[in-house]
Amino acid sequence: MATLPRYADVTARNRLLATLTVAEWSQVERSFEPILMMPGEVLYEAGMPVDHLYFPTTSIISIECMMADGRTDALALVGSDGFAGVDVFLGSGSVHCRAVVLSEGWGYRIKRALLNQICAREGSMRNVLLRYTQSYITKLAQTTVCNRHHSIDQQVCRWLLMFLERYSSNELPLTQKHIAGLMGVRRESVTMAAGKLQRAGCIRYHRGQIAVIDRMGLEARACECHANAKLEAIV
Amino acid sequence: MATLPRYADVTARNRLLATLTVAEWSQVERSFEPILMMPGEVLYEAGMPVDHLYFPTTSIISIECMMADGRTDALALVGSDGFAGVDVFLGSGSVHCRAVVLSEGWGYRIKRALLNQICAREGSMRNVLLRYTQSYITKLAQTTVCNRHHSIDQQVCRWLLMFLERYSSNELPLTQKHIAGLMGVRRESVTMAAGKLQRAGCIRYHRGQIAVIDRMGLEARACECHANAKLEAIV
DNA sequence: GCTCGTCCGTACGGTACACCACATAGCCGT
DNA sequence: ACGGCTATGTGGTGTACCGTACGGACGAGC
Repeated sequence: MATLPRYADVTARNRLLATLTVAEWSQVERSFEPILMMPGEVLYEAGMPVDHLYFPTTSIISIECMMADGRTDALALVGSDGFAGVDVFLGSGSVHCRAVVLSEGWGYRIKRALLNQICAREGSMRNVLLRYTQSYITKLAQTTVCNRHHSIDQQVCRWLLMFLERYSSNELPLTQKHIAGLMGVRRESVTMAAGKLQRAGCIRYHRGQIAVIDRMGLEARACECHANAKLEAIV
Repeated sequence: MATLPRYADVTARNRLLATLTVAEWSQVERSFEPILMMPGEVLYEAGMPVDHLYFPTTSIISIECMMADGRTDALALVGSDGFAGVDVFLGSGSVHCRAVVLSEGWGYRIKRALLNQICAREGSMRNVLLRYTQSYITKLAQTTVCNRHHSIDQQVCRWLLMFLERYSSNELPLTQKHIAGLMGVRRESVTMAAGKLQRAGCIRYHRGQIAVIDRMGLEARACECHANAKLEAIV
């Protein structure tokens, strides 16, 4: 059981907001409301109208696309490197995808209308959000080709690394079933991949805790998609 | 062999630009340069700096992601429903993906700097491009889950329909090898799928010409991804 | 006519992954 | 100590798709 984050964690910075100058941030700070997000919490449901945008600091959000049969498939992770609600920022009143809290932690949220006002005034805010939108598109593109061409073994490495980059520790609170759900594959396939990684000494796991021992080993086993998407990361 | 489009085709409208009022369009028209695009022409190369954005009227552009092994995989088609260069519009100096002319035809192009100026002045232009960006993201998301979960048979239907929506005739100038290249699969797999569709009476094909006979049949055989992405189409 | 290039059909073995079923093993509450 | 829940291991079977190879069929050009 993870201990509750200290309240101080809320002051950990979201990297997009951190690009603002002190003056800019002080102008908009009171529009941003610190909140604690709990795993499983659904921030957006596909097609539903949306009131807030979310800027994680220590939490991690997964963006998931639902199919006709009701199964979901994660498209991207959002941590302190980004924000959830790209669609709304682009002018839509609703989102095409679910957003679910994957890992407990803090973040800011802001009302849609307030953010629009701020973006209209502050070019720097609008620009950094646009740039993140572009990096989000690149992530999606990478996931698309990855899904078609790369093995589950490689993709498991990629997802572990993506989580790791957004998490504060090497002990990831993830079950294999969890990962399978994100990737949209069978749990057994993840078990196989995880077993190989453990035997290779890259990770050690036990009942929902995955300890990453050899991060470079993971990177070597992951497909190039991971490196490519990182290249595009802003900030 | 397709006949050359008449020059009059250039006046066919791009649906994004068509949302502008007459007054707005007359203000910006001289910044848009009509051009004829030929199949195979490479508009963008991944990672290269970009000067122009492209607004097809009768042409069709495919956005393709290249992998480490040099193979490419199409992510989306752009016709009169959109524009190529989303990344640049979002503030990047380069694009993450190739853009290749798939089908001969006319369109407009505009210098990046000019478009930025216009967007800064004209909220309506900026908004419609933002909205298309969102619809582009939705398309990508749909392609991502489609690649993982749906059969090649279904996906062939989807690509044919996507092309059909952006093309002026039921006779599509596409070889099976072409389609395979777009989808990132073997040509033989497409042959199998096309054979089934022909036997089912949905299409008829012969040496690089695919005639769509029963569009509803195609829609019935395609996965839900197609309908979903259409829902999100703007304008 | 002949040659050659492009387009399409077919076949074979291999592999990755899906679906299903079941076994084990640690944790938790009582 | 016991039962129940969750996380993980394993195995068997089916199939979709890949890599490769080859052959035929049509069209363009000579």
